[in-house]
Amino acid sequence: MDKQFAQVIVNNKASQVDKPFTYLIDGDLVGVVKEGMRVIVPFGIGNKMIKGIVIRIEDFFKEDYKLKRIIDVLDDKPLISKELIELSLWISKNYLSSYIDAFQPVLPPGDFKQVNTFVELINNSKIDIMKINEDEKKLLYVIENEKKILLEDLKKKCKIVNINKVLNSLEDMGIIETTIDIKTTVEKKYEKWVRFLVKDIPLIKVKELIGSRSPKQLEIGEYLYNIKETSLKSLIEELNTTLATIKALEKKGIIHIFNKEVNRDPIKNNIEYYKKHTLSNSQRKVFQRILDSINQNEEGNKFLIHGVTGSGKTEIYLQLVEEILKLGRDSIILVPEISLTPQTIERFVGRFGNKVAVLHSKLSQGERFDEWRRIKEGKVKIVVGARSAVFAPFNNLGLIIIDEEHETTYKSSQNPKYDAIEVAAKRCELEKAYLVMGSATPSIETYYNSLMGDITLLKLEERINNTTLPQVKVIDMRQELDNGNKSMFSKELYEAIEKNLINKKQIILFLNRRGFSTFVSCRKCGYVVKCNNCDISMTYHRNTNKLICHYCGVAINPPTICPVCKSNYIKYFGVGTEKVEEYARKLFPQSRIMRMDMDTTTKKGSYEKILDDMKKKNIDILIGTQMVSKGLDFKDVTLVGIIAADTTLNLPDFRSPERTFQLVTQVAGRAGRGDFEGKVILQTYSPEHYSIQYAKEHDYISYYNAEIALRKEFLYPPFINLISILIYGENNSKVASIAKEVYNIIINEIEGINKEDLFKYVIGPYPAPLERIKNNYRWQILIKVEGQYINSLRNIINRICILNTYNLNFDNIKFSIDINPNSIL
DNA sequence: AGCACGCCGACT
DNA sequence: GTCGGCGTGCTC
Repeated sequence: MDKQFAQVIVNNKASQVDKPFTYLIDGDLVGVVKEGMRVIVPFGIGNKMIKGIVIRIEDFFKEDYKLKRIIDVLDDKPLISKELIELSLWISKNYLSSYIDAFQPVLPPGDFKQVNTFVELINNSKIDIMKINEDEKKLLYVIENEKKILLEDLKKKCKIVNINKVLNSLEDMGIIETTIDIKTTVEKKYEKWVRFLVKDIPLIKVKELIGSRSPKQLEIGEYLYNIKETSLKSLIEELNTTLATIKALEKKGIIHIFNKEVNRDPIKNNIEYYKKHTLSNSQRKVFQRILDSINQNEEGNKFLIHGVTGSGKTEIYLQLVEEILKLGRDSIILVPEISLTPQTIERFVGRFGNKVAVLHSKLSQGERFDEWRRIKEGKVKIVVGARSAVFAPFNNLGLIIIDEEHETTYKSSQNPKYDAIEVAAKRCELEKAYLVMGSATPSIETYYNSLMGDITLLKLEERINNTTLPQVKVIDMRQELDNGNKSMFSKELYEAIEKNLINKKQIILFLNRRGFSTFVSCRKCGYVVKCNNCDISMTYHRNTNKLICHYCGVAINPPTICPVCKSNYIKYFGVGTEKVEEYARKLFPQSRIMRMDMDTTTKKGSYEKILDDMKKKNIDILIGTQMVSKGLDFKDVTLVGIIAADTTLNLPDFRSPERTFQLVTQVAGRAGRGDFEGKVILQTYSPEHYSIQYAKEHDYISYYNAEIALRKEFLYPPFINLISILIYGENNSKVASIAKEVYNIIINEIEGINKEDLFKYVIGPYPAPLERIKNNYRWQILIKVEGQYINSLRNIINRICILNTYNLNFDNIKFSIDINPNSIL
């Protein structure tokens, strides 16, 4: 073959050029350019040289326009695998995102244009003069002087026509190695290590060499004799010795101190081994069922483990990962960011050590890239991480685990607006891997799919150690008010806290709202302080004495006189975690109280510190938002107080009962995990609501049945797909008129639906529930579409809103299109 | 997004 | 005449 055709995604944010461009591969580049490699191509009228990524290579090309040639290839190995290219293309199609957005999650973190290839000489003893050709000799000559060199520099220095072929052949021989980095210079971190020098002699001989007059040296000698090498720092720490002693030993020629290259490793290396637990009978059954499927090569099988809180799902995950590891395949474990706590990390790292990479939002760019590279180069076999870890660049993926499957954080709210669960399922299908999901409160969609047979449902009905689920007591706050109690703690909750404090047990108080007061208002004229940029009332934060907008983050000083009627009757309403904290401190001055929410955990390590204090029982009462509801496992928590279950319940969103049920069940599950029985006190103004009633009984199935009936009746997922089109911009009337135009075109384009029914299926356009955010007015169109029509609707929306085939005036108008959004707010 | 082309008004 | 204002349309 003398020529091929490459489809290239050029790196350009503009939507008009967001499509694959075809380029000609000819000459020496045939067979060298591969899918997933970056190339340099001439682009535009000025033939500006830009970088792009090859997503497909074809042998034939139909169209008759003139093609330009690929100028050069930047990589010697594909930066992304075929499967991940496939996955990205699926994402762009499925979630209507641009190509460049869809490829972002699979590309190396940071700017992919800045990735550089380095070539390194790793083993010159393998050079066989007879077997290498002239070009290879030329390259080796350059590299021998440099040891490690930037590929670009190497190209300039040895001027070999087809350098990639030479590199590949030398790499195959094991003489050189190529690695990638985001830096252009070799900048490695070194650490001093100590190695035992003398080989193959008995320990007794070593002791003789050191001499009995140096007991400390003997100790070090014996220690190193066994483990061969260790870092200087850990040796000094471990044996409580000094550098002088070690240096003395080096003088005797027993050991050698050297510089060892270290990876920037964000995982703390002092994590203890997390020992393997024997599975209980019910755990074993679940584990065995999945293992059987793996052993019988039922590739692409999906499982849902529905296990009550505290039923030991993590140990099943760990043992599954171990089995996959035995098969030489890789595993991805997805956890919600919020539960990416030291506890989860400790378990995986504690069990599998340096085979694990952890990806979370607090990593720096450099750390993120290092982890990505370690995965890509096969140095780790397991990844634990939040949503985006589903794209970990493994080459032999065997298993994806999604813990707390129901969590909303698995749906991305930024482009591409993908659902990590759907992406995981797709990736498992592409790579013939297994998908295991787990939750105590599965999402309605996933549970429905498991009942329909798409997913194998496995149940864990009892907690390990036979602890019982905590008793939930529902308190009607209306009645409390009637009884003359105006405080935020009911009599029952107050007494329970008191009793637990006396018994030296720990307490968790949960309120899903941060800040002190949720809104500030003038009692005379009713004015409510709202954010200038958003249509949102501002929350008062006492610790900073500021009013903060929780949507755009703007902070202002609280007014002392009403800006409308000039009265000074400014009052603070609504309860947030700060106020709960203050009130609890007043009521229980002797107790140690800690608050955990976004405001107290911004500093690196602050989250870990609170959890550590909790573990060490330095905290009596932990007050927090959602953060306290997930994954925390403290044996001495016997009381959980839910201050107001209504905060999520009353949102005008079809998922709010589901959220409430999940949140209540999850937070209740924090109680009574140890040897002592747990109790939950749930305060609410709607005690009769089904999601609260079933949560009280820990009855998921009845809850599911009630919810699914409503979803069916009112036409919501899983019976229908929702597509939300949000149209926004600074000019309200322009936004509104575009929204109406778009709506009309959609109505006209949809065929086959009865005209009267259209209002049931295409809703809007209406001003979004949050009418203005960050100075943008927002209008919304909501479309309900059945599974078999979703693709044609995707095409319609793509044509109207993205390709703009109707030539509407979209100046200063932006679109946010979300397929099956988390909420319709 | 860039970049070039093009059509029109203001200037040495 | 011709310089440059920005509106329009294309990029394999």
